[in-house]
Amino acid sequence: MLTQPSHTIIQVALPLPLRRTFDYLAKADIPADLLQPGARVKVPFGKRQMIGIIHSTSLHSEFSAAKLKTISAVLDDELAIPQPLMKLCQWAAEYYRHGIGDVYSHALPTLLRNQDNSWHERTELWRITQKGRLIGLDQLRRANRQIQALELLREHPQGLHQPVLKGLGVERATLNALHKKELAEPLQDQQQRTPWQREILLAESALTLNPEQQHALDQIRLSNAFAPVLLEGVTGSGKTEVYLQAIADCLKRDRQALVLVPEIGLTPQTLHRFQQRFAVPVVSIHSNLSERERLTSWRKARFGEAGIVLGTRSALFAPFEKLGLIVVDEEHDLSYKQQEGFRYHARDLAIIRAKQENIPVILGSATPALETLHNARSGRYLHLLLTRRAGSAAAPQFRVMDIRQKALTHGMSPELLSEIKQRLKAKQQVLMFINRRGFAPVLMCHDCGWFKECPHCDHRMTCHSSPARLHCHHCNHQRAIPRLCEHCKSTDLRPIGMGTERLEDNLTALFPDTPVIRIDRDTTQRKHALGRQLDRIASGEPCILVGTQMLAKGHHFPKVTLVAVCDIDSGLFAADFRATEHMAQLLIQVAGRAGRGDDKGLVFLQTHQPGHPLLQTLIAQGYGPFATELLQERRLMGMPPYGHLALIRAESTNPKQASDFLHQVSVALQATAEQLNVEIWGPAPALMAKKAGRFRFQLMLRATLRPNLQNMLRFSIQQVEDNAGHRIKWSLDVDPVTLD
DNA sequence: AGCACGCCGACT
DNA sequence: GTCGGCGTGCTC
Repeated sequence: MLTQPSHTIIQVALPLPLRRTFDYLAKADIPADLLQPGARVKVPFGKRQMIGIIHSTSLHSEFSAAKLKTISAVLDDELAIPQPLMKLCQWAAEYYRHGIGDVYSHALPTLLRNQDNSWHERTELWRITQKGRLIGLDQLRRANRQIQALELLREHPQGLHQPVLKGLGVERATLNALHKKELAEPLQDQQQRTPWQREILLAESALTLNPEQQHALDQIRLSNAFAPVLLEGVTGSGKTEVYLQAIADCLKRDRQALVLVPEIGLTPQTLHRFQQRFAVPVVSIHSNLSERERLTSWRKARFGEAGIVLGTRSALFAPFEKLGLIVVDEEHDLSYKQQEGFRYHARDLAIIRAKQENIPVILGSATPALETLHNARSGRYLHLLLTRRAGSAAAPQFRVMDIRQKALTHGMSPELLSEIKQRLKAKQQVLMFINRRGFAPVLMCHDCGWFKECPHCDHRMTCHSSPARLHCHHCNHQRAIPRLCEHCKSTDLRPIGMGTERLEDNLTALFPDTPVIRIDRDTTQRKHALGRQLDRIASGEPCILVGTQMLAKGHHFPKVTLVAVCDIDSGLFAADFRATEHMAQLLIQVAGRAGRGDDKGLVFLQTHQPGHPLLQTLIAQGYGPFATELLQERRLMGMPPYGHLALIRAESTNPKQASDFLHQVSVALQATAEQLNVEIWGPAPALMAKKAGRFRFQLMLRATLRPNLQNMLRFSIQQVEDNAGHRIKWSLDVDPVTLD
């Protein structure tokens, strides 16, 4: 009884936050060829039934056969997660030290993850081939199911639809086996034929590329195999047109393309641009889809019906029939990193996926992440530059305004006000960038300096005016505006500082004849609200836009000729070592909104730090030289990309519990860390030490060599788990993008 | 993550 | 005397 199929052990991964799989026995009446890694199965688990994914099969188990339960059913006759995607999930689970079951569940729509819905409703017509008609059944030896199927198909030379065959007891796996031997073949319905095999790929013709774009495209075309490319192009230089033409090439080769965009960048306009250009089906995958829509998109990707999948972070785990290209737009964007649970980086995994599938990958940005820039400059990625703005648009000019000791009107210098007036007079639009929502960042007692702090977080409460309330921007706690100072009972409470609401009010008062359009999370919550506001801006009427970073990303405002950054200083001094990089990326992004039409743009920066060296470099020389300086700093500090980080975070309602736990962990890991040259820093309180009523601490691991850090985590996560009591909530973040 | 088991406070 | 709080432990 050594290798009886009935004793085969099936290792099943379940959608639980556990770093292990569970062993089951195969059921005797399930054909062994259905029990493949990637198949969806239903299993008894404790008192309930769960749906899991077959992770692997084995002849042995650490558990005695008596303890093992039997798989209840195999749910699909095709793999829910195709083999290449299984490989990607396994790589990611290893790298991020995350439970494999939870990783697999990212590759499945919820409707398939929690319920035994079926999804393969393809109705191909299966027909016997010439070879199948002629072959002697004895040549199939003992493949009884195949013989049975072949006999059926011989009786029906006009063909049988797959569901009919299934009803007659012929599994898809059997058909696939016959297909492999060229004895039978599936004919897809006309509707479901891969549509771009037709001659017309483009619905509208491609734009003419300038020489830089053409050179970039030529370089990208050199390889159909794994070849990572960084396309670094200033805002407005036409990166998207290069993507579009590279995608057209991919479609011509009868392959599908995956395009990742930041969360904020996937607007209906983006989708339309792709749909207008290509005559092939384009589907989108993002968090606002209903579960039903998500399943539909997933299936179209899986069956090769969609030529292009356009999506946010989670789309990286979409299945494809024949993936041929990955594009990651705005690759520096922080939304590519998942910030809870399975903390993967979609851009980094895109590189891995492209490598595993041996296809090209394009990372595009005007302001590449320092990690990416380092990879490109060191030759690991092909580095392509687009330095010229497309069309007639010229690069915007910067004007740094020293506002020290200057009389300001609502935070605006006379020079800025006069610029605004001029632009409005010339029927142009003005964009005021201020990265703070609400009315004022703090409501302070003028007599004693008291201000309200969030009772759950280590943070002051932000003052909002309509409706008038105090908000905590970290836990969303709200309360009424206090009428008295809680410390000295004074009634003189004043809003201090500037937020989008207040700036909107002030500008409305200063320019009563000009519409002021505010765009931030508060004004765009309702569905289609953002779209309506963008339409209004697109109409071209002179107006003033006030907004947070929502305004900075991706939009094309041809009539905006002045971009003002009211307060750049807060970005220059932050505790997070990546803050400067992010400030610069944001600044360049906002600046890119200026002068994208025919009129030259001006970027107006107000600062108390006109001499700040990094600001100087950024403005005088641009992002490249700025990044070079930052990279030198990073090298000195041994920080990414010259060192590699992992963060173990812990939080608890009792501060001592969390810090004690991390302390134990650091002691437990000390010896391994020394062996592997990994530094352990902390435990230290998080930048925001208290959030939503929980005290937060972190332990940082740093290694110069990535494999050392990886080995360290491989050996130590079990110890962390063992040290964690039930009351401690902890998490591991490999390659954190923020230290908060 | 669920779900049960288990041992201490206010209730029909 | 019980109902139920969530602390602890297990799921192949």
